Amino acid sequence: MNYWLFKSEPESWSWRQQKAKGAAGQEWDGVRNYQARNFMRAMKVGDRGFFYHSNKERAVVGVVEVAAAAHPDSTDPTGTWDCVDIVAVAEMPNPVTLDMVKAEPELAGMVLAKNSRLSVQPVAEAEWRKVCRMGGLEKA
DNA sequence: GCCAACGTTGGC
DNA sequence: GCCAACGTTGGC
Repeated sequence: MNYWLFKSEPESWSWRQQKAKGAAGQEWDGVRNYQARNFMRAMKVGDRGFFYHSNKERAVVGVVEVAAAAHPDSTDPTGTWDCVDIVAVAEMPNPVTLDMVKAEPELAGMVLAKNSRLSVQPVAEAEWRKVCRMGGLEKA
């Protein structure tokens, strides 16, 4: 199983909205970046991901699961872009902020800390476990 | 609100 | 194929 991070501006799509979707899942559409697209193409059903709020909040707020592998983005008429479907599976008891990530030496290698502009990113297993622990999730 | 970082576009 | 110009993202 692989781990990922999905970044969203809460103003356009928030964790609250994702949770409200429940098991119905949500197309992670609107991504227009080749690197991000390629990561989504590499995802498998059952992979886990962090749900990160960018801009004002800047924190990992929840955990999601990939519910459908990459398929054409229904909002893209050109057929260039793909997306996966995700469902909310757990909420961080304590959101892990970007500041916390940057202050933690074990997380110095996280893409989140190094490349702030990439909206879909891979997360190493050790990083995954560390962030879960910091957020108050024993396992996710 | 500003600006740095990054990706994309288009002229040559 | 290079690179300057431009647009966008997101942290500060």
